[in-house]
This record gives sequence, C-alpha cells and structure tokens, in this order.
Amino acid sequence: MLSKKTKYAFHALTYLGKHRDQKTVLIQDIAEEYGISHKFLENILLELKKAGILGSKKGKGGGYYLIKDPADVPLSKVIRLLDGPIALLPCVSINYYEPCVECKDEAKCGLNKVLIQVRDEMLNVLTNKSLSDILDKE
Amino acid sequence: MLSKKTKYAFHALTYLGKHRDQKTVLIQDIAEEYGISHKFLENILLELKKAGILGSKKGKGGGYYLIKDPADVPLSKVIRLLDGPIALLPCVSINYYEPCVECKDEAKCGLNKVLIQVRDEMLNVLTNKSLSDILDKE
DNA sequence: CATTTACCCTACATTTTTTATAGAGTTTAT
DNA sequence: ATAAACTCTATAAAAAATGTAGGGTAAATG
Repeated sequence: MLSKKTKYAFHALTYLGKHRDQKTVLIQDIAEEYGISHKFLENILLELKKAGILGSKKGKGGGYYLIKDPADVPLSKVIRLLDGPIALLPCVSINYYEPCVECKDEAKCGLNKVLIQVRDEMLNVLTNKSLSDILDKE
Repeated sequence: MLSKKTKYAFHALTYLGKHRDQKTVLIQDIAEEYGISHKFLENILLELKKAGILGSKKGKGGGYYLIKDPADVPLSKVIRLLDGPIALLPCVSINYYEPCVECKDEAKCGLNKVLIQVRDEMLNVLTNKSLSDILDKE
C-alpha cells in the first residue's frame, strides 16, 4: 500500500496538472482541496521539486507549478521518491539493495529469483502509467 | 515492500516444499534454518494453516507439512494473508475496500481509475507466480 | 496411562515507521 | 518596506511492525 505521503503527492500532481493554465498554484489551495495539513504537504511538494518534477516561485504571486509533461511523470518515479523501493524485498531492490541476513547464498535463493521477475513486471506496470493517464480520467 | 512476516512465510513454505518427502517438519528446524524466533514463526505457520495451505500434526513425531500442491499456492495468496491488500490504496482494494475521506466522488477520481488498472495488473503478476516457481529455482 | 513432545492461544513489550506539528528563517514581487 | 510565500530543522504523537513470555491443550509413544 502507498503511504499517505505518496497519495497526497499524486493528489497534488493531479491538481497542478489540472491547473497548468495558471502560472502558479498555492500550497494552501491544494491543501484545502484535499484536506491535507499545509506543512505536511509543503514537505511533499519540496521533494517533488528536488526531483525536478515541480518548479516553484517565491514571493507574492508565487506558488508551485508543473515543470514536466504529465506523460513524463511515471507512477514509478513518484512512488520511489516518496515511498522508496518498488521491489518486494531489499535483496531485489535496484535502488535500495540490501542483502537478507538470513540468506546464505543469494544466487541459490528461489525467492530472490522469483521476486526479481516480479519486480521487473511491476516496474513495467508502474512505468507505463503516468500522470497523464490520471489526468485523462479526471 | 513485504513485511518480515510475509518473507518468513515464504521461507517456511519453501522449506516445507523442499521437505515434502518427510511427513512433518518441526517449527524449530525452520526457525533455525532462517534465524527466526520460534514463537514468531509459530504465529505465521498458524495463519498458513488456517488458510488451508499447511497441515499440522501434534505430539511426538508431529510438525507442519504442506497440504497444497506448490503450484496452487500463488504469491498473491500468501501476501494477502500476511500483509493485507495487494492494492496500492484502500479505495481500490478488492478485499479491504475503504473510501478515501478526501474524495468527493470516487467515480470522478483519475487516481482511483488508474490504480484499479494497476491493481489488476499486479494481481495478475502475483497470481501467475507460485510457490512452485520458487522451488524450481532453489 | 504417564510422559514427552509439540501445537495452540492470549497478552504484553519493544522498536520502527508514519504522520504530522511548530516555529524560525529566507527569498521575492509589488 | 512590506507582505506573501517558500525553505529548513527539530520535535512529537500515533500507528504498525516485530518480537517476547508463559501457560494451556492435544496426541504419539512406550
């Protein structure tokens, strides 16, 4: 399951995607629309900005806006950013790899091998869907 | 990511699958093989038994054994049992459905619609792989 | 039929992660 | 100059995951 952080990120991205005609959107507007705490949402938007998905502008008339084309924002990118690994275990994670302490020989672990396949298939699913798919259905 | 509970369940099922020739396997043997606390593992095996995947026998010479054919134990079944929903949000879960508090109209939520598709594809992946796939690769 | 072996059950404790909250500081547009 | 809005660090409450403790119950063997 996704954390609330990731869910909120998708909400925010959807909102920003729907308001691409205006230059910027206030944190407060997004927060009110979805009943999210202003400060909590701030952290999330900041992470999306650091990842190059959003841009921001300070001062009066400022706010956040979408930099990327919605088709170039796959679900996998957002999930990895806020929730961490797509993989089902650390020993099959691409970006957050860690061996299992109980595993004597990873090369002989059937679970490891099957979960690598699962990871690739899931990654495929989550990379082939993007923010544009969400926006198309709103 | 899978919880340790679910990971241990897969370990135990793998062990039991590999020792199908003997009548029963002791909790202790599995616990030692993977460095799991006896009591913690006991709870997990109990759940697998309640779900009809394992059988058990009490008394001297007792222990656990696999009831199902490994091909009839899909990953999805084990994950749902120990970890809960496969879906990425409660609002798209088949077995654990709950609406989002912030959602005014689910029928108009693009995220909901996309995540339903994602759920179906993930479920497909996790149902098409089973314990037998793990055993084949050990 | 006693004894050993192992399963069954409940409750609690610890640790980690998630979900926020608070408040001060910095930048920028008007 | 001033107000509006972003940035950063630290802290705290709540929830979930992980693990412990200990007694009770059932069954196989001799």
